Amino acid sequence: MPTKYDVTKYERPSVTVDVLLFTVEEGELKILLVKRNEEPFWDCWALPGGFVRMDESLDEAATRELLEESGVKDLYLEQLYTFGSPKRDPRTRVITVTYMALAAKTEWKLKSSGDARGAGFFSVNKLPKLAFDHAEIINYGIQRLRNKLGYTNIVLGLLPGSFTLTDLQKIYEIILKTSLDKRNFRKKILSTGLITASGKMLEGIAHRPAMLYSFKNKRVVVTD
Amino acid sequence: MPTKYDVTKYERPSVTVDVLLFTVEEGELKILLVKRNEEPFWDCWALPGGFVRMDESLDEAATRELLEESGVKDLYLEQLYTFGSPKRDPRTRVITVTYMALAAKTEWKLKSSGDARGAGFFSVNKLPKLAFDHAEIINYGIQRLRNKLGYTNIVLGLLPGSFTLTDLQKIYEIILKTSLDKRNFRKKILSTGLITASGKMLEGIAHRPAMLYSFKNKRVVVTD
DNA sequence: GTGGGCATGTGTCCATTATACACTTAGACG
DNA sequence: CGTCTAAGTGTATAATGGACACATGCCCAC
Repeated sequence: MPTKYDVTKYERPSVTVDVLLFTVEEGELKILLVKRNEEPFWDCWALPGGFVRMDESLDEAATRELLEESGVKDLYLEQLYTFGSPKRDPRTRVITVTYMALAAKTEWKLKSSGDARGAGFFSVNKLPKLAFDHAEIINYGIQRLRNKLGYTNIVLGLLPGSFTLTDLQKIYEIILKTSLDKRNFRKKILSTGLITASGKMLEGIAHRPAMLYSFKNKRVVVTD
Repeated sequence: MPTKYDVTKYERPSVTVDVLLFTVEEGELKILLVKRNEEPFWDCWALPGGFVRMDESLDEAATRELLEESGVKDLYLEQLYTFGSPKRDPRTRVITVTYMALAAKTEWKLKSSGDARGAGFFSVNKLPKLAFDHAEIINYGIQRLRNKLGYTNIVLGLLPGSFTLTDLQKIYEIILKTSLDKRNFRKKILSTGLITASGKMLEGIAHRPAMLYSFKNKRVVVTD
């Protein structure tokens, strides 16, 4: 950046991070929202997020906000996009760096601490009225998630340590909104070599038990 | 974002945009750099960029900076990533939103106006010492460009209005650092239906003249 | 203890796509 | 008119993707 001017001379915008925490539950893709208790958009639902502090990186800010508002950590987290149109916040100029996080449905227990009055997971198909441009941001995140399902193993962020191939397939079907052929799906997943059969079986169900699988490692990688 | 605090209360970071303007010339992928005439990194080369103004969007800021420092407009432009580690600028906290722009090699005529003492295109294979984290940013941009060549027609940003299939293939080969089979390349490109033969031929060369093609429209689309 | 309910788990054929590979053609120039 | 140079073109093979149906194992009710 050019520096023929004093850095401190310009008026500076506020910078926030907003986090899209996705999970799959009850056959739906859900996202964590918090209820605002301030104007503007008082009583609207919004993405969890907050101001970036001067001594933390953007990733750290996202991690911190996620922990504060959902109580979970060590989730998959990736930066999505930065939204900065001048009028997106009616009070003042706010630029927001958005992140996507993924959690297995068993992993989260919402703390009611944090900045917000309330928090909950909402199906992305039935979202309430949202603050700011958060609806647009969520659409962007869903698109990114759909695309990445196709060429990475990002789905591991949505699954517990062990899972059946049917669990895995259902997540794909829910997010992609398509139905997939069981045999072809299994062939393709197993051909990547990224998951491994644990040898253990799912127990206590009234039908043939399924093999439990797990990811060989928890790193997200590109698969093709 | 939560607003239980006054928005104006927090100390705010500076926000800049930095632009990676790529072009292909003389068999190399090149990028526009400008010479800094201020500390820190005085006399180092750096990405063109500057502060985001309070009344312009991020896209507008990137477009403006590009025009100011290279004199070109109406280029393909996409947001890349936002870099914001606290120590990336030694003076103060600066968060930078990076953009990638593409130009055909004939399109640019550098103005020596703008913030910088000098400007020039450098091969990405022979970059000078760069200011800040700009080397890292450039690597990120090259990766994005390589990936997008594979599943979009983004290459149109690097080509003039009409071009031969050999021109097109060379750009792929230079950016991907591979050699491609001529027949297979043509089959694949033509099967997308995105380019069309103009009927005109390249003239004035000492060998068989090549057909000139052009993109049916200038929008970047996903091709598969 | 046996039969019904239910989700698991498995293979083949066909269509499409990707890859390897070499010679003829058209114009410029001497 | 012969030579130089890049343009332009087709086929055979391999790999991948997609459609498709039935037997298996466990629980549970009777």
